[in-house]
Amino acid sequence: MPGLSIDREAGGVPPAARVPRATIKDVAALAGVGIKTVSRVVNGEPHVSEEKRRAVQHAIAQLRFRPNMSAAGLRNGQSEAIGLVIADIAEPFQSQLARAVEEVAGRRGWLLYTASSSDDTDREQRMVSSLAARRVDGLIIVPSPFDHSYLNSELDAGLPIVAADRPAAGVQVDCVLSNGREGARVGVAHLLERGHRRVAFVGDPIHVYNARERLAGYRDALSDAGVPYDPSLIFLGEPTVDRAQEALRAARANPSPATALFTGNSLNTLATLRAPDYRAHPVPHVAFDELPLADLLGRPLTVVAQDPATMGATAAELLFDRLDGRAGPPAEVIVPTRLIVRDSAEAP
Amino acid sequence: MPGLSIDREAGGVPPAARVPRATIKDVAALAGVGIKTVSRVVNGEPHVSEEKRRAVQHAIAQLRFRPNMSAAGLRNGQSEAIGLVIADIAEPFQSQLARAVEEVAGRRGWLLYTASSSDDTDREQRMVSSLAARRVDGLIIVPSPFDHSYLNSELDAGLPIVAADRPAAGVQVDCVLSNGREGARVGVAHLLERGHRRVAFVGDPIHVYNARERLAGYRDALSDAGVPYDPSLIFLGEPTVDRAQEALRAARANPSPATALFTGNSLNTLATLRAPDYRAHPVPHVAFDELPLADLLGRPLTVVAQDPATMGATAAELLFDRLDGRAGPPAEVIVPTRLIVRDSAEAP
DNA sequence: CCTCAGACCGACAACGTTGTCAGGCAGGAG
DNA sequence: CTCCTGCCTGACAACGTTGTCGGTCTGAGG
Repeated sequence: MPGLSIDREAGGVPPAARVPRATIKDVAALAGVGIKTVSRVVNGEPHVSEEKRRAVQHAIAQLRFRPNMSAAGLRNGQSEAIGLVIADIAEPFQSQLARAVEEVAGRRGWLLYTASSSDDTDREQRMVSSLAARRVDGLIIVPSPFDHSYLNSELDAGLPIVAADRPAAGVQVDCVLSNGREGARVGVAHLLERGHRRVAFVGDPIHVYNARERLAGYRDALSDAGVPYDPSLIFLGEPTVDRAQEALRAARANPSPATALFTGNSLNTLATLRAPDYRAHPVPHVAFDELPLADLLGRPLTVVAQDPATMGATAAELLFDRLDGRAGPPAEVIVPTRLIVRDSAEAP
Repeated sequence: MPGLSIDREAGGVPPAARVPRATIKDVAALAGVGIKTVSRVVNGEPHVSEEKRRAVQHAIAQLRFRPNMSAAGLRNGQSEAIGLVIADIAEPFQSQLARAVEEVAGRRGWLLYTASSSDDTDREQRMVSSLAARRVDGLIIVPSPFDHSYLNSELDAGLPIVAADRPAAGVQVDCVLSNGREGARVGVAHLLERGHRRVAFVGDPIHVYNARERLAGYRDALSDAGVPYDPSLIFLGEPTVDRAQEALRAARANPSPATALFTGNSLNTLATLRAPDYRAHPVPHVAFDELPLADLLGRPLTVVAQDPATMGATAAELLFDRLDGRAGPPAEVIVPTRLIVRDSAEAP
């Protein structure tokens, strides 16, 4: 193409900078002022004449100057970013929570780091460490079900931390939780009210805080109704289809079979819904955790819904309160759950 | 509780640091070496005697020293973090994509900023700007359906950018896309093969790239099968239940009514599934985008599934390739879609 | 003995910004 | 007239790290 030459397209995307970023010095030089004056203009500080302000703004635009917050942060000790460490950003509950955190941070013009730990302690610690190395101003964490006393050194260094969804063991931090015990109680009571006396419980392993809480709620409902607790109807473990299938089968094979089912969290609910026995022998069912399409299932699912958006927003607000100077003992906020009645709890 | 006093619990969480973070200088002083030696140990550089190395490591542990990457980044010009700007992290497709990006970044020990733009250009630009101010080393963006030439100045400054899910208009960047046209063609062909000649299309507004592509695929299928294209069966707009309901009604009221339905993306599919007319008059249906519980719906849904995890991982790899020095023109990677056959395309 | 290579080590500058501070200047009071 | 006050302004140090560079020390080789 002789005679024609378009710059950007000629060599493709550059491996390195073609136009190095302008600094405050370049701006100052172009505007004919001192660097401090540029700083003042950038940060909207007073005591700059209108004339110089305009000159600086013009130079900023011309050079496409973008202040380096990393340098500013180094100088004044804050990054205007917070970190969110969760188990898995791809999981609907947690991604909704993340969205709410992001929203609150964004209103301040702050940015959010997200990191998924897969509920693995080592990964979690590496990520917290990595976040701390970037000097985030605060941390929201959905703690893995293990000891968290390692967070104490961060706390001592002045890093505010908020735990969300589960409490963090071994460390005193602000905390936002769902009312899982009460939610489970209401959900199970819903079945009991329909005359059931044998309700199977399928949930996470007992070392998971939320599993314990929800099982406690299950027992509350039972004892409220004067129904004896029978451990042979309780099935706790990893949320796989095989395990769910096994649980369903055992509940049915029981000398006094289960006539209803309560699943303790979304993953176990999903596993259960996919177990062959579930389709073959549908039984009245209430699930903990809302599912995206729960209303559209073959048998619309009655659920105890949490409110991840409120939890995320609350966690972020607790964090920002600390950053704004709130002192005092760790706060604990309990977000209520809500029973959403659909069809699945009724007898077929 | 007289006579008892536990330190950390006495005053609650501190508003500011109690123990200021140790710096490389503190470590050097304690270990009795120069700061450069500490730096060498921290970064695993050679030419440090075993003796001093041990002394430094001991001091680091004792002071809980954590290098300040913000300062390091200022000095050597990289942040070891990348930014991800998407429409909404709470949306399943995008959160899965985000998870994959995070995974790839994590393997390098890098961190990820995530920011949701809500497909609003202003917000998107503010977030990109904010990310650039933090000097992220790279950017992955799910571009809002508007002009993106504003990204050119970032590109010029040496910031590698990768577009995911949709191309970015007005700027030359690496890009990862689904094969939406072909996917839609296959999905519609699946209906055509079952004898349908009147297939309604419910999708996003035409200014959305993916809507255009998928509509093109729809037309491809039609023309492959020798079926004439009829605009009166095409319904494009915002994905609300009301609009879906209206579309369904119009498709049925057509002089030659639609006998099958293709929905062009998850939000429109959801809206359609919830439209009263859908339940009242179920019609063979194929949807673009997998839904979390599609297999468990009353009528399990046949879908054209994208692969968000592969897209995210690919985008991240393209980005890291650029960071590792790949030059050359913008790459475009097309990730295939997959038809998942369930029941919904069959006549009742 | 001297020379030289190479390992080891630390002083110092630099990265880009903001806080501190002191100087200049205008205008009002005395 | 001088003095003071209060606004503007920029020089400079500092934030915590890494690259550069020159110095010391050890051991081998001549």
